[in-house]
Amino acid sequence: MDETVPAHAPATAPITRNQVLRTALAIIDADGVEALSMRRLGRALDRDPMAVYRFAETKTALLDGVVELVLLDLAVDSTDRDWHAQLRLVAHRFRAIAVAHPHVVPLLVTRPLATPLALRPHGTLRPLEATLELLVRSGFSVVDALHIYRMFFGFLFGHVLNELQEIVDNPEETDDLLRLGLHRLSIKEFPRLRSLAPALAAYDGVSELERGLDILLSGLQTHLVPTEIPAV
Amino acid sequence: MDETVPAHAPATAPITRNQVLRTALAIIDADGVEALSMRRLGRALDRDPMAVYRFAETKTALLDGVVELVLLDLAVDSTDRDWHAQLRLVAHRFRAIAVAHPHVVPLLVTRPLATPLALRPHGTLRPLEATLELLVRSGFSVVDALHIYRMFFGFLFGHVLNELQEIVDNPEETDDLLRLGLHRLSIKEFPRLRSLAPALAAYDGVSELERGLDILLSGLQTHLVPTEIPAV
DNA sequence: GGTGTAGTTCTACGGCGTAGATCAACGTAG
DNA sequence: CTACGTTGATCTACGCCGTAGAACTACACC
Repeated sequence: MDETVPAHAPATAPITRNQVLRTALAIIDADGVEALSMRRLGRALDRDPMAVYRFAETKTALLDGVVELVLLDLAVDSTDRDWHAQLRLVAHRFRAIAVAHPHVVPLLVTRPLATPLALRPHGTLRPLEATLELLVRSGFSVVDALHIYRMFFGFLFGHVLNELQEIVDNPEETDDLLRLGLHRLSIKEFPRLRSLAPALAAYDGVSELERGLDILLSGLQTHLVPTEIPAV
Repeated sequence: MDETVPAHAPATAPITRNQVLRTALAIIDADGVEALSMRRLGRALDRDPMAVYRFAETKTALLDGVVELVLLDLAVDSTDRDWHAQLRLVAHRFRAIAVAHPHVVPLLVTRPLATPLALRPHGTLRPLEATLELLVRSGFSVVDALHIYRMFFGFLFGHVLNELQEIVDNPEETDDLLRLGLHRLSIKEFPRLRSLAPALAAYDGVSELERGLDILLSGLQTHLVPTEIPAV
């Protein structure tokens, strides 16, 4: 048996799709989506850039794969009897993903725009299916379930987009107005906005999310009620 | 006087920033964001690609400019005494913008992620300031106004992202399941989703938006009330 | 006419996604 | 044991990209 490795295979150990996606994710986490290139990914994997094409037919497919990867953490338990509680859980999981991978959020919200629903990676459709199932089991019609799903995920997308915009400009400065760079805005044009410096600086994602969920879920309660008694 | 134009200035007429942005928008509308390149924009303007840099310091600044341009259509009347009605109006305007320029939506929702609030183009901050003003005039505290603003625009972002995902795969086919390509999905894995073919095919953005507004605004009503009597 | 200046255009660099050619390794057949 | 076909990895090359910096033009003013 020959222990020498083929000279042309730099790192030798065979590679899996998951490693490729994880490495891509790491690059995105570190430097943003636009920093991810096939060449850089190849370098990070110690492989020829072209080798990546074995695992992703194209660059956009690679991006879809990354989205699929992070969505693996978004479990939805469709057997939960308390759909309010389950949706709250899902919301917090989704937020956690967004906070853990802020640079992936643009992909998360925009990749679906480029691909018709039915052609999307299965991993991204699974939360949808599971949520529908959850709601149907809770007594909603499938169509109502779809409406709730839409409102819910629409709200979630909106929330994480909002939250990730709250960026601290200059963490060394103690004055909120200065720290956020708001002093650049003319007082004539943006008086309200400037007066909000302390509130902007004190942004708390979790409680903001909770507040939104309260409003959304109570609103749903009054506008949509389960049509059947859920099976026990 | 010499009527001949300088040989090196292909189209001669001086150009404005607005024309540049409009042309960029046209390219994006036609072929998507990734189709917009400085070279192509230069070609469309009959100018050297480098000429564009007079109006936008960099490509991303150009994109921000395009966002600013489309947001010009998002008027917010902060003197409206009925804030519910005004927000409904704004929501419909925003949706109209998104539907008119679907390819701009990714920019609309993701550009703010890349720029701290205070450094954003003024045109994109104006709706924010005006909405705050509207709510404050309606008797809310500035901080509550901020919360409402966030919920409202979060909801709006989520809604348009949802709506634009509803793409008809194959408009010639009459069967919903086939038209949406849903038949590719295994019945075992995605039974609920498949059963929704007719509902998906019948998506109606306006009524979906209305429904969401009903829920959101009534939810706000019960969770946040104006602290002062609005001045009449 | 000469000179400064502001605006425009040219050239070039390093990087990109990926098609197609090339090449190495190995299972199988003779 | 050799020859070959096949499969996957690697190389090369093409046409694009954003934009820095050099080169050039045209005009205002002296």
